[in-house]
Amino acid sequence: MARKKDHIAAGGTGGGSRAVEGRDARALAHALELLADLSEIKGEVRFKVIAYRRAAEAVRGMGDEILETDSVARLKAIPGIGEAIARKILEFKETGTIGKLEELKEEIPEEVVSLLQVPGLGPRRARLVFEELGVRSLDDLQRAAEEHLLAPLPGLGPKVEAGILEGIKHLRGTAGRIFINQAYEQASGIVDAMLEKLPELRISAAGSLRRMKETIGDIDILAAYGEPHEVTKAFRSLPLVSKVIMSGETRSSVFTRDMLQVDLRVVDTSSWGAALQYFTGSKEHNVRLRELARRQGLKVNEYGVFRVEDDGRMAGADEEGVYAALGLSMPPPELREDRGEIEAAMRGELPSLIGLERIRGDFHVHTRDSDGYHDLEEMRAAAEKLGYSWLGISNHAANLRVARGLDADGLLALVERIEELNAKGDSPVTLLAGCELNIGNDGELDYDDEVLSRLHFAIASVHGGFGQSREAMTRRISRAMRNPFVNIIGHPTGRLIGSRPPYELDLDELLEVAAETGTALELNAFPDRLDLCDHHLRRAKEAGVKIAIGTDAHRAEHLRFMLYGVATARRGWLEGGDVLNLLDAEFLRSLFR
DNA sequence: GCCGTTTTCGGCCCGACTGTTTTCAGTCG
Repeated sequence: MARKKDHIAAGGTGGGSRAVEGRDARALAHALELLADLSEIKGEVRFKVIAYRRAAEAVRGMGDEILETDSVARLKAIPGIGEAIARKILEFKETGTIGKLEELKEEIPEEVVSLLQVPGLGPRRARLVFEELGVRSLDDLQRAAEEHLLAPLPGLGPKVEAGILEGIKHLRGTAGRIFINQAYEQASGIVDAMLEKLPELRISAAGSLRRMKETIGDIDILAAYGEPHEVTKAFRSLPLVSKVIMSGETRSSVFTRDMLQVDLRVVDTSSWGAALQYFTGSKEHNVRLRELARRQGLKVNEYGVFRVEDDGRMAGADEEGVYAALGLSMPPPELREDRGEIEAAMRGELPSLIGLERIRGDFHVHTRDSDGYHDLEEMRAAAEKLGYSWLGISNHAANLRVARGLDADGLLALVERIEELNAKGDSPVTLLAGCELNIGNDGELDYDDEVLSRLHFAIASVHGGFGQSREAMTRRISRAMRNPFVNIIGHPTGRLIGSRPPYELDLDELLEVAAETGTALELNAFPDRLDLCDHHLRRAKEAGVKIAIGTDAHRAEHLRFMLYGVATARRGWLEGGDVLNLLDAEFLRSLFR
């Protein structure tokens, strides 16, 4: 599950380390988060801290819409936001900051929050080292530890000091969070290696990986076996383990050689379901669930569901039973973020999410004809192996020279080849002749209408001019959407997870224009994009906008990224009717016409 | 600071592990 504070802003609707200025929802969420951190370090009652964090998450989920909300009463209607925070939000809207936050910053420098990243150092110790030693930054902390100034402090000692020093070094040696596909592959490798040693082992990935978050901080693995210490022993001796962080009866944590943390828990088979539920998280989801249990006179922990009065066990062997004991249907792991899934489960209204098995094709595929590696036939053969019935070929267009974009003649020749291949009828996969057009600085496209009319469909994406103002960018993409030949907007926010923030954009207006023009928005499934992200997808669904999943494959192997696209779609609560990839080629062609 | 199938006040999730401690605090997930 969630671990220490992340030091890169890779998750959520963010995506980079853009300085938080301005008065958008991201800045507000950041301010509330900072308020939570500083309050925690100050030693405020923990419920306040929790309240600020919940409010930050609620703001993230709503997006900029929240800043259009003008009254305390309407803000209070949002779960997690009450009187006091509503006023703070209005204050932020007015002044660009929150008075209470500014006061706290006077007391405890904002920098001190960075100390919370260090494993083994939480809010209490952060405050202690700041107040006693004046430590404000990681550098300060490292110096203090090296000079053995930490050990004499009350409650600390030589081991804590050494642990903190090691924590700092680890922090500097790791890239932080990794992409979902890297974590997925690593975890599969570990599971396979464990099964090789202990074939009877019951084992599953849990945590944020099972919830398929876009980035993963550490890998959580759950196992059940008759002899727990044998499992732990086998785990610690895996070749990829470089260091054992800790190892107890039921829990072990290690670092892999590439400095990724892997946590293993071993439970009894009778507690498998409860442990899997608990260990999958998220933390926020679990807290909500336990609150709910509490109100029913029940208690949930990793061993099962129990009656408080007599400790009688109601469930625990399987995960569905845990939820059933609380009167809930089971939310799929991807929904467990406390974003309304528990309330939906109470009402029996959980969405019927799409699954990989229902995907019939991929909209966004490059071939050797522009900057891809494999040719048309090779990509089609790979699609055939995945059981697809169609494949959208979307090579780069004329104006993207660096990606060997096709000129008009090249594009038309490719359309002809595609039609010839289709006419042969020797593959179950129909190729759809598309293109990934560039949206120019004023919304203009690469080809004239006559060329565009020859395509089966077209994606249009922003590939440059990222620095435009919010208004200009919104106008530019809206104009592209109003072109009748444009069916899909590619990677709509342009973010690259961990390296490039999304460009400035009024997503709500974009969704409006998309709904009005019937333009779909892409869910680009390439693991460093996942764009739109889960929050945005949910808003798109609410706006009635259709989603087209494309892997942006540049090699045949990349078609498998559809897995992460579908996972992100599920995290965005998307159902069958929301996603164009479930339709057949014939229907799509008539839709796009 | 939030919130209501027990409540408009008085609750607010739960357990494992470690280190510094003579019984517990801090951290983590």
